[in-house]
Amino acid sequence: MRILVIEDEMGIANFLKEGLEEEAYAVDVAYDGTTGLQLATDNAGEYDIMLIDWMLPGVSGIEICRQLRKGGEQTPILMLTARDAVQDAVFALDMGVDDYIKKPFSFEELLARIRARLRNVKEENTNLKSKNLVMDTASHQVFLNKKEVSLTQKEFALLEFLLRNQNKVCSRTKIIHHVWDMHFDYDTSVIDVYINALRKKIDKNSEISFVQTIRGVGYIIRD
Amino acid sequence: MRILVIEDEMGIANFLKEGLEEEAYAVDVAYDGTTGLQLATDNAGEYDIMLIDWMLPGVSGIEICRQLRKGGEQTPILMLTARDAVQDAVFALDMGVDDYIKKPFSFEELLARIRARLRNVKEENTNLKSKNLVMDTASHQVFLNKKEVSLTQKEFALLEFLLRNQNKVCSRTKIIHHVWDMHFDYDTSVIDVYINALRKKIDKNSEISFVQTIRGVGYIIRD
DNA sequence: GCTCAAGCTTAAGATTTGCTTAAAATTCAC
DNA sequence: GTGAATTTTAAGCAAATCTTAAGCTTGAGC
Repeated sequence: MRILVIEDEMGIANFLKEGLEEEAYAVDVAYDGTTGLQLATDNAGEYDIMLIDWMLPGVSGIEICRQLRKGGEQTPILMLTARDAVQDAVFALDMGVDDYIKKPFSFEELLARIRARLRNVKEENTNLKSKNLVMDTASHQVFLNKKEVSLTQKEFALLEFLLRNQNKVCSRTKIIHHVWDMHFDYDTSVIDVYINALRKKIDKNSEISFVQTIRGVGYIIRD
Repeated sequence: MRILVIEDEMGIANFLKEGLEEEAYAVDVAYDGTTGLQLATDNAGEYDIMLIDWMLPGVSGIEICRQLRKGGEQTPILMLTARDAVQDAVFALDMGVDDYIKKPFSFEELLARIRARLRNVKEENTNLKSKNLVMDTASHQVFLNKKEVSLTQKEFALLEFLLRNQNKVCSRTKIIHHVWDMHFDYDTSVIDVYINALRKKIDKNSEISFVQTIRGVGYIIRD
């Protein structure tokens, strides 16, 4: 996950860089608008999110945003604004800013917002593992004991979701939200059917099921 | 964590209620502005966050917000707005809205925003401990002397509630309220039955019961 | 020690939940 | 367009879980 930070105040810029790197993000910093815009266009599509200060020497943050969007850049942009710049919010959103955060902000909140934005981005981490099962999300393959298992799209998506949430219970609601993208009341037994299908394919020889049921709560893959 | 939802569209309201409850929030819903404002003022300071729809029959969301703020209410307010109501954002922020989210929104993003707001309020913990017992709410597991104990949903919920209120007496009313979500007079002995079931599972070797009875008052877990 | 309410225990009946299967609907490849 | 693969719906079944209710035990107050 690569992040571009464009911020002229050294203190804040370094604080962000260090903090974010501690969270395992790869961080590039530009200390003025011109350099920032340059970096962003040179590495078009390379960043997963950009944090841009509104007030910048050279090219303003909002202008950077406008230009990037004009050039077809789709990376989420999170704008850092001064406390009382509420009026600007409307303008910012119109200019293609995805979210903004008022200074001074808590680092935790910033992280939360970054995560929220990144959630929509496909993870680059292409290998998911658990026990004797490996999933390669890039090539869309699943291996059980190093032998390939063929899964349908939905089976794959379901397994991927469960693997990404290893050791966390996945409620039916969450599963239907993420895997089926149904965001309203649902009344269906697709999940049961697919859990069943999955198990038939990946539980072949094992005693206990790979995907465990927690009655009344959901499903989970545990180490 | 208590959340007040004021939303007139039944579908969305119920979807929110169910989804949020699955995330272990206690959710109250009002389907119109008047009731919503009433609830909010009656339970002033009781909610940890409020989700309010902009467009409401009776009193509008923004008016609710204005009135609450005027009355000194400090609870974070998250406004749900129609897609193209960007212009209104300024106005909303001026009226004391803390954050807003455009419809249609992804449930995950909503959760992220709620969490971001609540982070300042209280830290959400996935691990609860007391003596030789550990509960992991994420994986829905309970360990007694590092050995897993299997609990049913209700047993788990009850134990979780008691653990979250360690060293505080939990009255039967509170328990029935939080764990069974019954908000009326009740006449049942479910609690007895479940306390009994719990004890059978987690008191195995110990002399004194893990969950202690305080006659006429309720139950308590002490360090 | 007696009484009575509160709490405990047990077991049966009701309900919910998840599993399985098969058939209908949809999508996809040719 | 046709047939195969995939996805969704539906229904019956089994089992786990939840609730109720009745009898039993305990402890506080007299």
